[in-house]
Amino acid sequence: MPELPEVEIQTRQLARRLRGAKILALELPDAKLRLPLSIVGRTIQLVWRRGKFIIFDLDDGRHLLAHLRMTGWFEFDRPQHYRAAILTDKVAVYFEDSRRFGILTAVSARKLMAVLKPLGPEPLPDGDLDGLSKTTRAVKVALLDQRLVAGIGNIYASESLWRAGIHPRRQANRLDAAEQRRLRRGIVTALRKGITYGPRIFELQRFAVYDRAGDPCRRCGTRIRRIVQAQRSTFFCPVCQH
DNA sequence: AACGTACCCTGCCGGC
DNA sequence: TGCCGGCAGGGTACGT
Repeated sequence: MPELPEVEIQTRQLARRLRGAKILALELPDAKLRLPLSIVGRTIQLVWRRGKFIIFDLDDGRHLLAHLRMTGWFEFDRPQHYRAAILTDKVAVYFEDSRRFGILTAVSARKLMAVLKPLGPEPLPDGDLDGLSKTTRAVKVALLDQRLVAGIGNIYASESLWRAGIHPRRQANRLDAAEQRRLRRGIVTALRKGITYGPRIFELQRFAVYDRAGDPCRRCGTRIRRIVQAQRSTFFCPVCQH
């Protein structure tokens, strides 16, 4: 499920429980996911987020690097199925990931840098959108490009544009200053709301437009439309967004 | 640079 | 009830 808000929540949970924890053992039931045994005995010093990546700093200079992709999630109670388990002197962490697109791996500091380097700026607390002004692509598609701004995914791209009143097919580099300002605010508000609600936002149906095709716009009542851009669904209000 | 397609996997949902 | 196609919040590789 995860976009920036969900990854942020996971990171906070992991940081709270794993900071200072010493890895005692690993379980690796999925052969597709590999972690070296040499991380056993290492202590996790910090857990932090960059874009949609979660990084665990180890006390030997290496890092665990995780990306949840579509279905990845860390659990602290042992689930039915999991791809990996990290058992520590504080708590056990299970990496659940039904579609198995997710990533959990150990990397050197150098490799970590290489992975994070292409990422654009963080949209929170009030990240800049300068990258968007450099592309002619549709603004919705540009928002999904992690090199331009890091952490926004398919849901929050639609949500942010609705808040900003900007049509998803607008060319990214042709937004005027006022529109850029509204978009920045729209992104910040949408992401903050996601963090506040947590993953419950899906069950609580708190999205303004995402997955609401045919339902009334919460601002003007017009039916929300669904279109496809770059092979992915976009939702927007044809009246509120220009 | 910007598009399109295929692919990586599994689970769920609606229609028949 | 059971099967089947389509779809899903992520990203990469490739060709045009």
